[in-house]
Amino acid sequence: MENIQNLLSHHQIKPSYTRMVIFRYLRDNHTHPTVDEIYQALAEELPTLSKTTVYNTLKLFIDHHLVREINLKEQKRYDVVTTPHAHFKCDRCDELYDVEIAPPSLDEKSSELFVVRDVQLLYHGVCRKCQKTT
Amino acid sequence: MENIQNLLSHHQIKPSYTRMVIFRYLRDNHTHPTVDEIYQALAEELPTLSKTTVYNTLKLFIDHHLVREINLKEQKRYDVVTTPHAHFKCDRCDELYDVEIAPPSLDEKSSELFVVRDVQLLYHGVCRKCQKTT
DNA sequence: TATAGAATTGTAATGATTACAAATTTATAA
DNA sequence: TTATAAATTTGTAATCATTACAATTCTATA
Ligand SMILES: [Mn+2]
Ligand SMILES: [Mn+2]
Ligand SMILES: [Zn+2]
Ligand SMILES: [Zn+2]
Repeated sequence: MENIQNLLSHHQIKPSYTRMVIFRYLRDNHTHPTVDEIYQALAEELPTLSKTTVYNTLKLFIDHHLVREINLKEQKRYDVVTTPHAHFKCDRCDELYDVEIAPPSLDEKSSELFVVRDVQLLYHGVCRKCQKTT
Repeated sequence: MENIQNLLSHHQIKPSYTRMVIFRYLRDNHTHPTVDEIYQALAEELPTLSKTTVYNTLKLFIDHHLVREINLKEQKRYDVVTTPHAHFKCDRCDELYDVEIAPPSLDEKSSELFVVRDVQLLYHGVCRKCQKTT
């Protein structure tokens, strides 16, 4: 918790208790959780927690580049790992796996046209577990 | 229109007039339109057109691999070009540009785990036009 | 012309996200 | 300490693209 306090401060985020707890959850659960999953998981520890606060806090983390947002078509997921990597979404079980492939840079021609701020490389299909269960 | 009729038939889709008009719009407008844009554009030619029909028809095209769906966080876009390519979304003007980069295949290790059905490579940032206007 | 099936339509429901104002907590100054 | 301002958190309502679904219209065939 000490670490988290320093990390948030370092990124110009006032380390409120709520913020630290939310960040700790993301640090300790690399499951690419949804807002609702975060909210449900912390509701016991923070009985007055509001879902709006989860939204607000995640937006704050994202603005300060501590967390990345993954826009799936169903809902948003959150990832505390901000280094470039891809994801695999299983359409059967909805799990979102990390894939250690760096998204390719723009080709020369496109680089002249576009200033890239973010890249998302997302694979869809069926995961190992779900292949076995037909 | 003759061509479209054949194309749809060839893909086991009964070429109703509505379907042909919707397909023609996609063929002639490679702008990655939204459902609403398609609906608005065709409302004059097809005065009784329903937005549900646009949704239904696009789903049909997608199921038959004639069209691809691009899931942006705001709303879905549709692309009649089904060959592998990437997209650049300008966060200023919301335009979605084609980028001729093929999404990378899974690495060997991941290939053992996942069966891929679809890949999406999406860049975000600011386009040329919007860079000029500050 | 009658009937079945397919296609289209209109309306209501869904659900994640956002907007926003009220309430609470925390920091700052008198 | 006490008062005041600012920041944080909360609860509720609004938004809006998408889906569900039943009713209607159209089409093909006997
Ligand atoms: Mn990840
Ligand atoms: Mn395209
Ligand atoms: Zn799975
Ligand atoms: Zn632009």
